[in-house]
Amino acid sequence: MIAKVIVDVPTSNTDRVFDYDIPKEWEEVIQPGVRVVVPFGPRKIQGFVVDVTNDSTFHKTKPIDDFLDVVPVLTSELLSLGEWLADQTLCFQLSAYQLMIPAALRTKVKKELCLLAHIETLPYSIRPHFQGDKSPLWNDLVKDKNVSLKEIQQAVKEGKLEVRYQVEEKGKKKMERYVKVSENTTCDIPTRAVKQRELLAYLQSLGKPIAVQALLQETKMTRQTITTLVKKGVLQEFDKEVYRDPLAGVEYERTLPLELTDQQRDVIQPILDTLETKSHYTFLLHGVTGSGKTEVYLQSIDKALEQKREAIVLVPEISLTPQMVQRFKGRFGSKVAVLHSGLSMGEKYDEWRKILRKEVQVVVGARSAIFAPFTNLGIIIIDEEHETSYKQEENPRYHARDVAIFRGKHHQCPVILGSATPSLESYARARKNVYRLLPLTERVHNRAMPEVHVVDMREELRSGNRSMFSYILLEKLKDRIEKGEQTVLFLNRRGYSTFVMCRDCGYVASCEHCDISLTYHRTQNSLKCHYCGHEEKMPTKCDSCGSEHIRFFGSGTQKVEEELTRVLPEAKVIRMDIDTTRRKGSHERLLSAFGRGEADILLGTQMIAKGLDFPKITLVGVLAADSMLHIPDFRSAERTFQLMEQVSGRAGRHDLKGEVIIQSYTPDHYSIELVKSHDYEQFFQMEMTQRKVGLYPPYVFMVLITISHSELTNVITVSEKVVSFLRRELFESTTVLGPVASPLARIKDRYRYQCMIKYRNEPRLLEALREIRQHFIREINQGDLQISIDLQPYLFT
DNA sequence: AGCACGCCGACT
DNA sequence: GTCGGCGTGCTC
Repeated sequence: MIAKVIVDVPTSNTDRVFDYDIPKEWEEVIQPGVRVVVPFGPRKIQGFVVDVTNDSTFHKTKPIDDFLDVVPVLTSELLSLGEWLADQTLCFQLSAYQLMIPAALRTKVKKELCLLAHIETLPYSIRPHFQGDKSPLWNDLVKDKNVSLKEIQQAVKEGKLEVRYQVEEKGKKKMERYVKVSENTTCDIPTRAVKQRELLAYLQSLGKPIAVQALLQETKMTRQTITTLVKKGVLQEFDKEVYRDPLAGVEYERTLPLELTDQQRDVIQPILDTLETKSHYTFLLHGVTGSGKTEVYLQSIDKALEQKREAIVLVPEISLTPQMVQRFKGRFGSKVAVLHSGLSMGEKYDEWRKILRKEVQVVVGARSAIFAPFTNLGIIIIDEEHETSYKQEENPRYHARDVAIFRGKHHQCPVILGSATPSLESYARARKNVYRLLPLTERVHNRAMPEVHVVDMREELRSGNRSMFSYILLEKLKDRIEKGEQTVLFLNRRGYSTFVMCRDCGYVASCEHCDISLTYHRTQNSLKCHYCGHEEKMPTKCDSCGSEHIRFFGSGTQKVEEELTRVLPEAKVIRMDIDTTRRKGSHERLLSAFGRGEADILLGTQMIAKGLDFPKITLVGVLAADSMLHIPDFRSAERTFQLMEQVSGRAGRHDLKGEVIIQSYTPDHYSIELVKSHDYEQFFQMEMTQRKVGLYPPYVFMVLITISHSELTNVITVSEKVVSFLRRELFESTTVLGPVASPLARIKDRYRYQCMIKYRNEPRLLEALREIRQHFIREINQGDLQISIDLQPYLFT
């Protein structure tokens, strides 16, 4: 039998299957989806078996060296999904498969040198490395300058040393020491050994093995007592695999399905029907904030579980908070696995194995959870469908929504895209009946949508208010503090200020490796580059003219916090941004403190815009609504509207009525204006007109090609070649823009140029893009050239 | 990715 | 003459 293997060598000329003989005795184990170790040239590497056949067209097949899994880590569905993904995103098939398994399973093959002859026969210089009983690693030897490679090679040739390849798995299963009473306890314990008798009696009454740790804690005995009993053969110790439990000790209150509103009943019916008939549809659940989308999800999942099918729920990383997890754990208890970036590598591995072993039926997770190895999927839900974090911004540049639909078709199950502010792409598809639109227009319990005031900050300035809080916002803040109600203040910018400028000559401190201004960080009193990590001390004088009049411009959360304590000294403020939530669990701690009413104001960035649901929040303030509107991105208006709606949705979700103050310098812009009436439909119409005029998605599809090199002239010549090739190859109806310098024209001392393709129908596109890569393959391999190709990009830097 | 093969310059 | 530079190409 022959195994078709995708080898672990991420290059374009090895991005295909290689054939290997399956040794007779392994024919049962080696099946598609199993990882194997294979000889590849002179070395041993890892690979994924993607297929098993009877014969090969290749004549010199070598046998598989070893296998890493007894049970496949990739299902046949995931194998074909990987193929599709590699094709669609122009990535290596290998990269697609690695995406689907937890990082803990991404093994490295290490090269070791084993001593075969007597140590005295080796040259002096390399002897010290072979003194212990551990074989030294090749890489460590090479790094050591005292060791000559020549001598090692010589020793290998003479048969004194041997090179061996060791596969090292990063993820270890966690083991715990257990004890149990031996089957036939004939040995009697002396009457005087009270402790031992007590312990044995306890274990016998327990009737099952127990973890040594737990036993010691419960009985207050000493380790010695157990060891003695084990020696006597009365007890047996053994290792048992345990799951790391990231949520250990957290109790979830069970919740029952809620009574649905008429609207909820209307939208859930088509989903239940689709489940019933085991067919595939993509639904766009467009529900205003607070309309009870989650309850629709929960009851749909319930139906899938009833059918003995499984469910995947995707949630943006940022809103994958304990509150969110609580809602799913509360309804489905131990049937739920949670996957997000906050877990350690080992914890992720454990959650993933629960899925593989069918110990859970529901997965709640961020983007990559879409690859959960379920085999009988019943429903896929993508909450906050419009979130850009569902698109991976590095290779493979996939969109979770596309993967969801692929899997939905494969399993013949519904895919639900839910949002209060759908992406224009999805809403346009829903209107064209590619997706089925399910509208939820009212909040549950007939709660009113929050009232929104837009404050013209230019006016404020004219009337002499130079602070970052408008009069009305300040007034309402005071009012809430008096009434003991809570406020959420939103600012889309962390840190202290955005950039540092000299007031005399206008010089802006910028990174020496990237074309971007540095950001001031107050705690370290330093300037940092957010792209390459470069950091320098905050200058006291202007680098350009020597003036001491250096000032900060723009304000981040840190600065607002300072300002707040100045104007409202009585207010208790909790600040939430990447800087205050970096430590594990701090996110949760800050939120629950706010939930308990330990602060009047929650001040934060993006991360507080979603999922936050506390009854006492009656005021939401947006400090600078336009901060997103002026970035040069065709989606900036869409993002502004989405964010404003999302943030407004935090107010008045319970009995108390909510109010929203939006501060803006462009209050008449439709993306801000329309938040007042919460009119998505109107916004959609306005924005679609803009997209049509500017020829942007959803009217066209886009591809962004970024070319980078350390030499500017090379970048320009390659970019020009790329553009003229594309113009020649593609339809005339297709627009090829560029080449132009990227918005970020230099990162880490590499110059960057880009070109953009806008098309409607272009069957030759993928092929043409592949040809570009192939054409410059030499420059890419041996050096410095990089060509990144992003289909349907969300990021234009 | 590695590793070998192979074709040119500067040395014991 | 050979040692070693790294460009080129292959790995079932």
